[in-house]
Amino acid sequence: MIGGFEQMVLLAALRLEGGGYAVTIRQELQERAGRHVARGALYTVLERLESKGYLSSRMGDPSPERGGRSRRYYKVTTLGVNALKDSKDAIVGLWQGLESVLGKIT
Amino acid sequence: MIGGFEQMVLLAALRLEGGGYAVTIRQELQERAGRHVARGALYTVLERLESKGYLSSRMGDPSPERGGRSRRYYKVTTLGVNALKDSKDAIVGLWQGLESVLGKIT
DNA sequence: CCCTAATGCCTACGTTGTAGGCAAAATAAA
DNA sequence: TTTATTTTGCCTACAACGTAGGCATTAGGG
Repeated sequence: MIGGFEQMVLLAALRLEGGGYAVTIRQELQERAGRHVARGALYTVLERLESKGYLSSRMGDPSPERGGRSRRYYKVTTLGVNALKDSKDAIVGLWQGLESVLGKIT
Repeated sequence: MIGGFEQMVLLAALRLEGGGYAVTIRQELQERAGRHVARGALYTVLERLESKGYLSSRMGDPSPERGGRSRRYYKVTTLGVNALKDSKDAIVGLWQGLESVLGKIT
């Protein structure tokens, strides 16, 4: 089973379609999910996701900018996509029909 | 921030509208999310959610069945509902528009 | 060359996830 | 009334995930 934060990282990487690396993935999380993550934290998660086979990575060429060190680009694997589907199905099953109950309490 | 599994437990409890206890919540998780959980594991999570203020509990009267020990019923608090809303917003933001990308890969 | 900027990675620890087994409480059976 | 069986709650221990600070590496600018 995939963790909640891993799921988010995977989704961010998926949206960037193989062209994302740590910095852009981090931005994605910040902007789309309003979630702040320390840089180091993200690298740890990316590494774990790759070791589980949900992500694959490749080193790019250095970019012609100041401090433009080579970036590690991440791509979601088929296994990763399936994991995302599963976790989505699980959460959707639990949410189904709950909007009304939510309103009843709020 | 609330964890992924805690979120599921909270949703199961929410659906049962205060009339759920460990056994029924566990069934809910199994049936709606296809998620098997050991009994002990669930009690731990319920306890943690209550200590964080996302759940409140009350002991019921014994039921007139064989082994009908008193049950601890759980109810999602306002704080819990808000936590659910937040986590939903975060994940929805990341999923938005991704169904097409998902299909492109599959 | 030294400085600064961008990125990757190591290390350590707090939090959440998971389950096995024991204990208690209640009825059924003997 | 004693013993067995069932249902449920809870304790304990460990694995996995979440989180961040700081160091290292590589690149261009002065």
